[in-house]
Amino acid sequence: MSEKRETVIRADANSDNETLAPEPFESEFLAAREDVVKKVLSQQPDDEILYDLAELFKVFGDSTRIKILYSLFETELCVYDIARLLNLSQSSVSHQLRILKNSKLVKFRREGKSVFYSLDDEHVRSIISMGMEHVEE
Amino acid sequence: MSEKRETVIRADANSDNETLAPEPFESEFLAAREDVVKKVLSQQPDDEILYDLAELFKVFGDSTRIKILYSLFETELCVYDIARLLNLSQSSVSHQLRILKNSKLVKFRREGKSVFYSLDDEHVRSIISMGMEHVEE
DNA sequence: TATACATATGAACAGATGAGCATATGTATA
DNA sequence: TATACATATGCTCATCTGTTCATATGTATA
Repeated sequence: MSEKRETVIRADANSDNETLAPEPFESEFLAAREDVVKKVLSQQPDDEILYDLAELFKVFGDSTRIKILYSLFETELCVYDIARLLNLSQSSVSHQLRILKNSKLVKFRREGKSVFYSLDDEHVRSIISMGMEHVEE
Repeated sequence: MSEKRETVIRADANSDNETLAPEPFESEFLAAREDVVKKVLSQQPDDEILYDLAELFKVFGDSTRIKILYSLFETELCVYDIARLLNLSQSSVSHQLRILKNSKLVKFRREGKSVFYSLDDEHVRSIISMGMEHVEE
């Protein structure tokens, strides 16, 4: 249990009258640490945004989806071709495209019986490129 | 079933003598699509790299880890302070820091009983910033 | 070296996730 | 409108993941 630490500190709470811990400070050093902790907290974005951010990266965090996104770097592709290209089932690709669509990472257009998907956002390229730089080190 | 689509296309296969589908082309249009698919495949990075890339984004894909990383944007922090700051258990923070450490996203130094963690890579900031741009739209 | 503090880690459990199957929906054409 | 093709989706299952608890390891100090 963490009942002792139940004093929750929130970025949106007014912090002037709040102590971060129930114990009195024992030294200047501890007091300085308190200030750092408070400062970090005040600079932290809202929980909701950080949650959304994690959700976004979660979408990139699957090799099937990464492969699909990479396939769309140069050109739009229909579902069947993506499946063929990556040796995946049509169902799997369709499920993943839905996730990518919901995250606004891909868009689509219908052409006859086929649906062509393409990247919806230049951020996709930037994010993947940044990740690639880290991976390739 | 997708038995008809069993003809697997691989990036590492030599592609000159391979047909992408068992059926003969029915039109120029289909032939052009074949070329596109082949081209996309040849430009796709190795599976291993794409897998590593997905693994990296998976690390960013958890709000606890995102919060920890964000906390380290400005300053190094010890485990206990991170836990206090984010209202998490010491154990949980320690487990997550290990994952971040293994991905080379954070580094640490020991100072007495405490261990101070900090960002290990400027890419962390870039990647998170890129994600933030997308989320904040 | 005994004790307290700070962190790390193994095990277990609940919840999330991705793939495949079966089938529904949408579209073109005979 | 019946049929075939292309895609989407509900369901299920095996696997993965994050948290907690209990405890081990590491460090400073009385």
